Amino acid sequence: MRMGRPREFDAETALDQAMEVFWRHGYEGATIAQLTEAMGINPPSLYACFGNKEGLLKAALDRYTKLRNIWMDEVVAAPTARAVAERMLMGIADKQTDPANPPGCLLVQGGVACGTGSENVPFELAARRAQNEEQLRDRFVRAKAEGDLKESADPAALARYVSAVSVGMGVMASSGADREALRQVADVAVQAVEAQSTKR
Amino acid sequence: MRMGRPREFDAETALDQAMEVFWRHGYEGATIAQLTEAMGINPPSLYACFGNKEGLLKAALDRYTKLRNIWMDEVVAAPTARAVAERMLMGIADKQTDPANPPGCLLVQGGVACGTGSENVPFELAARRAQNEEQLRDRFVRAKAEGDLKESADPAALARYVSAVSVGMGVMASSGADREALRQVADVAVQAVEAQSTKR
DNA sequence: CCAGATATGTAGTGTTCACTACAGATGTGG
DNA sequence: CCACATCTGTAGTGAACACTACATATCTGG
Repeated sequence: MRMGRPREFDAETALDQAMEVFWRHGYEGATIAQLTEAMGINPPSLYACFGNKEGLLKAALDRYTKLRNIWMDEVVAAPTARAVAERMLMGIADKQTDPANPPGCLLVQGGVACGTGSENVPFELAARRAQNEEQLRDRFVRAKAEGDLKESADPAALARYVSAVSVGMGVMASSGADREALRQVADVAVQAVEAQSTKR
Repeated sequence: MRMGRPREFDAETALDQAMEVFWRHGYEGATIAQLTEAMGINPPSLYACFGNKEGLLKAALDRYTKLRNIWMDEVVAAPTARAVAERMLMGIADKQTDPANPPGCLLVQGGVACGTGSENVPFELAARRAQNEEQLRDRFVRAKAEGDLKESADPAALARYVSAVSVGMGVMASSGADREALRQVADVAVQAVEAQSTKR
């Protein structure tokens, strides 16, 4: 098999730069010119490697969720439902205000509403948020089986709740809320999970 | 004073139509063509009346928040902090899944991240969300003064929390969550407020 | 009924967008 | 060293965008 000229840029490094542009400006707000400049490549290289703008977004989302899933594995490793919620939401407060990244969460900032022709994008983001929620739900199902959550507790509702709070915190972060403000939200939010927990 | 030819469309009716387009597609995703068609007018009428696209958005936001504030007044009229939170979040669950409107909340769907040249839009939305949060905070301050909330409770944090949950619910609604799913989230969320309340 | 003022519809304007044709560069297999 | 495959940079492409010039229509004040 003939190989041809090898690619001169690293795809993952380039994706990290593209991720940041989508994160800051959203899918529709990000232009190919901004993306190629951030990635340090020219348009033909982008299209050869990722197909089109939406393909680039998906690749960036894949990378984002891959990194995030590693962290989520640590989150659900916490010993109790309450500890899972706390670790998750406090971590979110830190991550979404980390100056190394744009504020907020790519899975929201990417675009919750898009124009004609990009209707797919919000679905794509929602699907990845749903993955997170499922992971939480599975963890809360286990927590209930372990007697960690009350008999009356609904693991799916709890997971949806924690997911909703984290999304809300992300929007707040993107509009200027600082780490401390988000941690206060997380602190209150955890108490709802605690209310569903068996006493310790 | 000379009056000239009178306007042939009703500005508020037209705004309602524009609001829906922004709500469904976001600021950047909404095109002037879609807006004018929905409003039943031609571009020159739009620009004469609202200045430009961003002016139209602001006018639509004004109308949106005006209607919403009427509802918020009812919310904060609830007798206790817990009742306020419940009335607010349960109402949000209903409103954000009302088939009469696009799903979710205009103050989020409008655009949490925008491209170069529209950086103002996310700020504009955030400012109006902040108004809501302030109203909640004032109510919770009163609740604490009335002995309805514990001495350890932080009214500002509680308000930020309720605001975050409602934003999170909005994003969920926009990605397909139904009324019942949102009411479950609201139900869990209220328990955190309850945990900050004095016993009854 | 006339003069001035404002609104409307048609038909554009220049700009920016996502995307690509093409030619030259750089690799591999024989 | 050659045939071929793939990548890269330059320089565009048509389409869609927000916005507007202009002629016409419809009002008010006098």
